[in-house]
This record gives sequence, structure tokens and C-alpha cells, in this order.
Amino acid sequence: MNDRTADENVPAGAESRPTLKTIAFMTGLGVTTVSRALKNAPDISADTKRRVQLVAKQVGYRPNRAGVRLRTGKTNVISLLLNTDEQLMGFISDIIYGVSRALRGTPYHIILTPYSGRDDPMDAVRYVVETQSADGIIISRTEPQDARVLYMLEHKFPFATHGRTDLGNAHPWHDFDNEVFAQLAVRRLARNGRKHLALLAPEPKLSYYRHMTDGFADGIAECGLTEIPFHNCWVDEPIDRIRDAAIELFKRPNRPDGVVCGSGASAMAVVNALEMCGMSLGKEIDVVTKQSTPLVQMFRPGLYVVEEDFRLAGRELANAVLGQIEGRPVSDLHSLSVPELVRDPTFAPADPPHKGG
Amino acid sequence: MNDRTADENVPAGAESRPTLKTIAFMTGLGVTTVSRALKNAPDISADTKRRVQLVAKQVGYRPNRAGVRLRTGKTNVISLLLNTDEQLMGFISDIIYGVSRALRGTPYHIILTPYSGRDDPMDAVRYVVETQSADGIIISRTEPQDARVLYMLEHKFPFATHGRTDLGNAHPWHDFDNEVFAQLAVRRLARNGRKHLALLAPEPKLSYYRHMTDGFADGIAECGLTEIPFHNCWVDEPIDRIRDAAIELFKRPNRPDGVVCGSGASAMAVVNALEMCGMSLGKEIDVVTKQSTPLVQMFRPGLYVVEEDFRLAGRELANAVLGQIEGRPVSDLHSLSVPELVRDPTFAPADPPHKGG
DNA sequence: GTCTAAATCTGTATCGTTACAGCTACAGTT
DNA sequence: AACTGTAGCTGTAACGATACAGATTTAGAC
Repeated sequence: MNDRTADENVPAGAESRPTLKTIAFMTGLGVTTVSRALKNAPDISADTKRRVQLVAKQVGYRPNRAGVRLRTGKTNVISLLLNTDEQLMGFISDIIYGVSRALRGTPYHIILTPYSGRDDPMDAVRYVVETQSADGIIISRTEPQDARVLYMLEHKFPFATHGRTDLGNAHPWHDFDNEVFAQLAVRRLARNGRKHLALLAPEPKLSYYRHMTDGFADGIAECGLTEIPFHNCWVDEPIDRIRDAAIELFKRPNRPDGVVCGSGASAMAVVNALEMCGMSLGKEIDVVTKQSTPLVQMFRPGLYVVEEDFRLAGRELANAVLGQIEGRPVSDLHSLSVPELVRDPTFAPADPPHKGG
Repeated sequence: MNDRTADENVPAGAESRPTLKTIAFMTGLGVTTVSRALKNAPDISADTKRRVQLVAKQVGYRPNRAGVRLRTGKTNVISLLLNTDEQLMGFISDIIYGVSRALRGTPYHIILTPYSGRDDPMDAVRYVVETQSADGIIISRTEPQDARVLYMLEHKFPFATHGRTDLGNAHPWHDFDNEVFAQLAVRRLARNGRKHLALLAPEPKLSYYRHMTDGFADGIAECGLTEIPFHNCWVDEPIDRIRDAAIELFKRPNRPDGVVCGSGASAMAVVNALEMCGMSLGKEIDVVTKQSTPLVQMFRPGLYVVEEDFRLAGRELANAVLGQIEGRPVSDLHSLSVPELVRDPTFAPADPPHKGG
């Protein structure tokens, strides 16, 4: 299938994809010169560069990725590590789009490296690092002492995390400020006169569990409220599981009159549950949640929502890894999204601006 | 960063990744022999093969993808073409998971090739085909006379489509039977005594527009109902746009008493709209929709839903491309998902089994 | 006129793999 | 003894790109 007939080093007909050799032949220059001219090397005359670049453009030259990769080790690939077990993965597509948006116009491709929760998540990272199948990695579901992060730091492999770690700014990251989110949420409920609040938090091993519970606790203390524990259930669990757990919660004698939900989908399950228990939103209870699509707000007019923009997260993460690959200082490669409470467009009365607590 | 110090051809310390050369050195064989032994070539003795394979396993040998790709042209990559403009892309992540599931255990990687609706979708296909950046392509949003399909057929490039084309079985595809879906939906509404039905269909240029409208029309005729036109709006549009269009619809004097929605998210918008118009689900009107997560059913207990499994679609699509790459006959590479009406778990009375019309 | 330096260009080796065309050794045939 | 066949192994040359160490030309210095 390979190995042509008898062309020695003279590209004959307009056959397959042009290579450096093609351009070298057309311009009468050496392959090396062409290579260097195309990357604007200083030891090539401006004239030659123009000529080579013109011809390259004309014939539609594109460097062969395998060739570059073999010779230089540069893959021009960013790997997105995905846990394929998560139930409510809608937002992953938004991250993907954000990443691809940031990578548009660069030579980078996005490759997906999925892992199942049954596997060790480390395997996926190790695979990419060991086989050098990418120049950088983006991970999510970050943990405070994330083994993947330690591994990549140790191997000096470029990466960015969605969510922070206990290592602070030692590596690039993007995060949504879940502490502020939870605090805003509690304040909103307090303003509605709610006293007994429950929090549907993420899985405790994840970094943002701490952020969210801290913000929640602060809000509770600040407003003089009490917390109703809701600790047998997390936002990433299957939707029916959450609903069932919420039904349990609402059947307890000390049921909450306000709930803060860490994700849009889980909020839907919670609302579903409370209605099945004969309560109704805005009456016996209020719910505040995050949303990443307007769907959540449409679910029930009485829901209070805070927008979390995952496309933005994707863009930030991509730029962060690229930044590290390019060797920019790590201190430039962090970003934190600050949440804002969105007024319910159809139901809730407008809040007076800038009045907290 | 490359070009080691002075090892000639003797791999010295336990440095970087083992290559064929490493194994050749360790076994005392030639590089060619090692290569052939690892792929079970017939001209290598069984003894040698065992020995080589053992050593390869011991040192954790993995072929260098760039080397293979450069020499053979085989990329071991499947490219997933994505339109990044779509609004409700939740299901894309399910397709991705399905694909990655099917590719687990194979040497294939998934690479994403996004395109914006503003670009020509052909550009993305052409890019992959011309630069040979993948061994196969999966596309969605298939059209009856899809230019991408014609192009890939012409270039004999392996691919599979999510949705069918007018070319019938000339290429691998997977599809959900939207005709049956619409027909089931209409029958369900007819059984509830609904007479005036509207259909929220996909964008007319897409293949499944025809399927869905045909099924709908058949159902209407079969049950002796009338169609209320709802043609200024499609399922892929922004969620608020759909809601506004639905509000228009419900304000018309001849408003429908039943709606069939081509997607879960659009159904939420429609229900939102009808409630804003003072109607209520199950009373003045019934709605049937597809759902790909249990969320939709949770949205309103009165909704009738049909499950569409996008993970399955992903698996089928991946297997279809792989099949074509392996040269299996195209006739084996088609699959159609048959929809089933799911009874509402909480609200709707159980239907007597096997009673259509 | 010789020498040096700078500016420009080029050949060779190499990354890891595989296709191809041998090569070697030994057994069997005549 | 000479020949053929075959099983089993191997060297060489690519694939396309780039690092590196020259090569060539020209201008300028003395």
C-alpha cells in the first residue's frame, strides 16, 4: 500500500499529500531549508521564506503529525480525562465545547481518555504520561490530595484541573467558587424567612465538597439558622437515588424548610421528592440550586438558581494547559468563577441590589 | 530534549520507554524478528514468539503510535464530528460514552473534531480525510443527501452515520426509529381522547425530520385526528425560543390538545409554555416526548415518555465504523433502535398490554 | 590578495515501525 | 556431491519531520 513505484526523489504526478520534499522539489531548495523557512527560522532569507510559504500555501501543505511527533515528541494533543460512570454528565459536553473553542486556531486536537470508576483513575493518567500520547491533560473531579495531580507534578507533565487541590497554586486550575455559591444560597433562603436548611453536597472526597459545605456552614452561622443533616446522598448519584433519599428527608419530623442543591439535576430530583411528599415550592419550602442550562429554571418557576458556565470552564482549562505547555508562569494560570444569584424571571420579586445578610 | 548521549545501538540504563530495539537487545534477536514475533507472523518459531512476547510484557512494551502511524498510515483513531452550536447537547456526552465503551480494549483512541455551524461542516470532514488524521469518522445530524457522506463514500473513507440517508444501506449507520416513535406518540394521545395534535419536529434538513413527520402523519390519519401546524420552531433551537413559540401556539384559537415533542429538553419548554398559558398537563392537554435521562419524566408526572438510549447509539456507531475498517460487509453494519412507550411510573394508569390504536 | 565573519543554505542521521528482499542452516532429493 | 526447499531469522530502506554539524557564498577588514 505504501512504497511507490519508481520516483526516487522526484515527486512525479500530483499524487497524494504534499510533504516537505514536494515543496523542496518545487522551489529547488533543500528539505531542511523548507522546514526552517516554514517556521520562520532566523537563518533563512526573508525572500526564501516568502517564496516557500507561498508555495506551501498554494499546494495546501500541512505538516504530517506523525512525522513531527516521532521526531520531536510533540503530539499537539490535549487529553481530556473523563469518568464514564457519572450519571449526570450533561455538563461534560459543555466543557468539551469550551475546550474545543479555546483550541480552535491552534494545532491542538482533543483526545478523550475515558476511565470507568471501577478502574483506577491513575491508570488513565499513567497511560497518557507514559506513552506520551498528549502534550497536556485536563482532569476534573479533583480531590484535595489528588493522586493524579501528584503524579503529573512529579513527572513534570503539563495539566490543568477543574477544581482546586490542597497544593494551592502549584498547578494550573479553574474553579467555580462553590463557597460563595453556598453562602449566597443560604442568605437567599434566610431572606425568605427559612430557618432549617439542608445541603445536597457533592461526594465528600472531591475538593469542592469542602468549599460548598464551608460556605453553607458560614451562611448558617451568619444568619443564625440551623442545619438539617442530609448526608446520605450526593449530587452525582443516580437521579432516582437522590429522589428517594430526599423523600426520606422530607418525611423526617425535623424536615428542612430550605434546601441548597449542588447541581441542577439533583435539584430536579429534590423538587420531585418534595412534591411527592405533598409540599410545594415557595410555600412550605424553598430550593436554591446551580444551573448550567436554562432548563433548570424552567423546571419550576419558584426555583432560585445560580448560573455555572461550563463552557467558560472548558475555555479556561484549555488556556491554562496551553499556558503551562508554553512555559508561562503558573501564577498566571488560575481562575475562579464568581457566582451570582439569578433572579427568577417569572416568579420571584426582584431583590434590592447589593443587600446581603 | 531528544538525541541521547552516546549509546550507539545498545540501550544502556533503564531509561525511557522500551522500543522494539530494547526487546531486540534483550532477546538477542533482530528488530524485525521482534516486530514480527509480536504480531504472530507465521515465519517466526513458536518458541521465539513466546519468548519475545514474554519479554515485551515484562518490560511493558507498547508500540509507539507515531512510529506505526508514520510507517503504515494507520492512526488507530476514530474521529467524532461535533457541531458545537447545538443548544441541547446533553446527549452528545452519552454518545461519547457509548463510543468509548465500544472502543475499550481496542487500540483505538477517540478524537473530537468540532465544527461550528458557521463553518462548512464539509471542512471538518475534508480535514480528517485529507490529513488522514483518523481511520474512521462518526457523524451525526445526518441529512438525506448528506454532502459529507457523499464525500466520504467517494474517497472510500470508513465512517458511520447517526441517522440514515437517502443512500439506504450504502454505508454503515445507526438510527432511532423516529417514525415509530411519532406513531406511538399519536396513538397514545388518541387513546386519551385527544383530537388536535401538534408536532415539535427537528430541523427540516435533517433526515429524521422526514421520519418523524411521516410517523406523525400516519398516526393522525390512522386515528382520524387533525394536525395543528407548529412549523416555526424545531427541537434544536434555544430553549427560550421554543418556549416563546409554544406560547404563541397555545394562544391561537385552534390550540392543540396534544403535543408530540422530538426531544426531552424541548418538551420541558413546551410544558413550561402551556402552564404559563394557564393550561395544565393531563387536563386540557397531553404531551408525549422522548427522554434520554429520567430527568424528563421527573419534570412533570403527567408526561408520557419514550426512552432513547444514546449510549447504545454510541456503541452501535463505534462498532459500525470498526466493522467497516475491518472490511466487514456493509450489510452487517446497520442497526435501528425500536422505541417503546414507557409508562409513567407515578401517575399514569397502567396501559393494558398489547392494545394498539 | 588573504583572511574572517556573517548570511544562507544543505546533507546526514535519527525518531520507532514495518515492507521487502535477502541470508543462513539444515533436511531431503536425485 | 550438487541441488532444492523451507523454516527461521535479519539488514536495509523507507514513512515525514527536525537537530546538528557543516558547506558555500559574499562582503568587509587589513
